[in-house]
Amino acid sequence: MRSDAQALKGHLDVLLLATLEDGPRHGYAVKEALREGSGGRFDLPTGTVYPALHRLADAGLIAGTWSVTDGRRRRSYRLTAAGKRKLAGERANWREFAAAVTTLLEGVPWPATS
Amino acid sequence: MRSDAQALKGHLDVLLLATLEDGPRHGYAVKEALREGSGGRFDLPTGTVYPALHRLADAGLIAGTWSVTDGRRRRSYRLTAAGKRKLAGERANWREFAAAVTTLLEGVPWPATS
DNA sequence: AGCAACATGTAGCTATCCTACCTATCCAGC
DNA sequence: GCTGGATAGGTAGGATAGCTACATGTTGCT
Repeated sequence: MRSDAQALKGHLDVLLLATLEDGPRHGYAVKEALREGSGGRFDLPTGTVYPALHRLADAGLIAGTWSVTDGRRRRSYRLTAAGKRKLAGERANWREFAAAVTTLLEGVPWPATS
Repeated sequence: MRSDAQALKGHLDVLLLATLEDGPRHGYAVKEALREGSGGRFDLPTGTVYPALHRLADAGLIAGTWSVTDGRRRRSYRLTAAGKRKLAGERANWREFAAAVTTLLEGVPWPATS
């Protein structure tokens, strides 16, 4: 198994929320946005994406509405107000987390974000 | 539960290996190095640190030797050759992972490492 | 004597990501 | 007309690994 197979643990939610920031997307489109936006690195199986979206919906962070386009049923998700707050918090959290890890690994402070 | 309780999943090993890069340390010292080097963010419970060190030792990435100092028994770990190679690979892997996540979150490419 | 810091460890829980599988539509190629 | 791939949604079960809670013992301060 790839050593980083579980590397997303704890960081998937913020990525999913971020893909919905610039407008609603359905599940498959979220999966594609993640794959393309990461240069193919995050090519997640549907068994990861759909349950995670359900989890976020249950938590009230995203809201889904069914629709039918070209005979294909889709569930479009959009960020809720709580989801937007969560995204902002998790984004800040990622920056701090990444800064801490990078400092420990490189022995130098993180490149300033300013 | 803290939202980032599982955030280390998949990234702990590289941090542990990195703390041993500048010389041998015993388990408790590794734990302290992680806590201090991260500004208190990674204050890991012993139930995380010791099993992880055992895992790395079983994998041949670090080697431990017992000693006694001031009546306290200590197990000092040092990086093996395989551990050094692993650290280099995982360090590169972290940079790529962090770059991919940051790109997705910030909408801009990662600061060049070159 | 009591308590914090030092030092090491294990058993069991839990979160969550992955594997493997299923259904169904649309369209291009044969 | 049929097959296969891309699109679109989903679930069940397994595996990994960090966390909680607990156990043991020493040193040193009050």
